[in-house]
Amino acid sequence: MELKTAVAALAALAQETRLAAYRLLVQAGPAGLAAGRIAEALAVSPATLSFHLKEMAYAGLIQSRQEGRWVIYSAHYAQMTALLAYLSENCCADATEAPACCAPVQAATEAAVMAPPSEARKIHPAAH
Amino acid sequence: MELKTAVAALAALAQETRLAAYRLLVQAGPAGLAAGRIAEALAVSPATLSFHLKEMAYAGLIQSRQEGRWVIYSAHYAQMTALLAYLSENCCADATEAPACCAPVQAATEAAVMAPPSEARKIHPAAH
DNA sequence: TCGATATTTTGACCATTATCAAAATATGGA
DNA sequence: TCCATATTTTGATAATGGTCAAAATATCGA
Repeated sequence: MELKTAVAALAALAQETRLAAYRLLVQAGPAGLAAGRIAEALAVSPATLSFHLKEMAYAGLIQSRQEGRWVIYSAHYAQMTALLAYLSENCCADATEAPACCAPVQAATEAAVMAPPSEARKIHPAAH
Repeated sequence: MELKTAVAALAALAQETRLAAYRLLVQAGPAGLAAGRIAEALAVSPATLSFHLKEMAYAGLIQSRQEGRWVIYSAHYAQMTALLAYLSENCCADATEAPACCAPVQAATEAAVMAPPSEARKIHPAAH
């Protein structure tokens, strides 16, 4: 993952409504949730939520599919695991003593990179 | 971790200079780096970097200590592991079928929460 | 104490972001 | 086709964020 990609993903999560929506989707699993149900659960206007969902989709954290007259959003787990790996990359590489400083972070990273490769994402190809 | 705390931590990382500085500190380990060395490595003005370091310290992601005439910054790993755990909390709780959808995220979380408890942080108690 | 180095703070400026109201688009059913 | 429901887009506005120059603070060594 590149610096700018990681910044985009972090920025997409760094807002209360968006983080709450993302967590809702993480908990909902692959089945996902319709946009309207998320707006309802979070008590935000559909227009505002749509703005936020678009932002997260653009950052690759969630994806959408049309299902009848609903648009279903779901978490894109691979992007999150890639972000986790990036955040702890080369942890303590420059430490003089061999430290246990970030053992948990390392363990998390190793678990994350075991994730099976995901199919190519083609979400919101339009420019921001 | 609470929603607002997580948003603050994510926002603290959602900026190119800050994320680059944070990664530098993660790689430097507990020994840390002087503010000036970070500014030098990233080619940003000391004043601007100071602004960014303060932001990350306030979010609990890094800590500082005075050492002679230098201020040494280092990563606060516990905050990051707490953030990782929060982001994958209750993953797929609502999925109808038992899915392997976020197994890697779950593994990462479990590794993260094994982190030893850190001493109480008292960084930059002043208001933002 | 004085000067040099290291870092932080302040104030100003410009760019980006979040929200809302209203209009536009898309889908399904009568 | 027409209407009702679901979602997105647009345009405006207020708030927040990032950078810079200059001044302020802190520490060390002479």
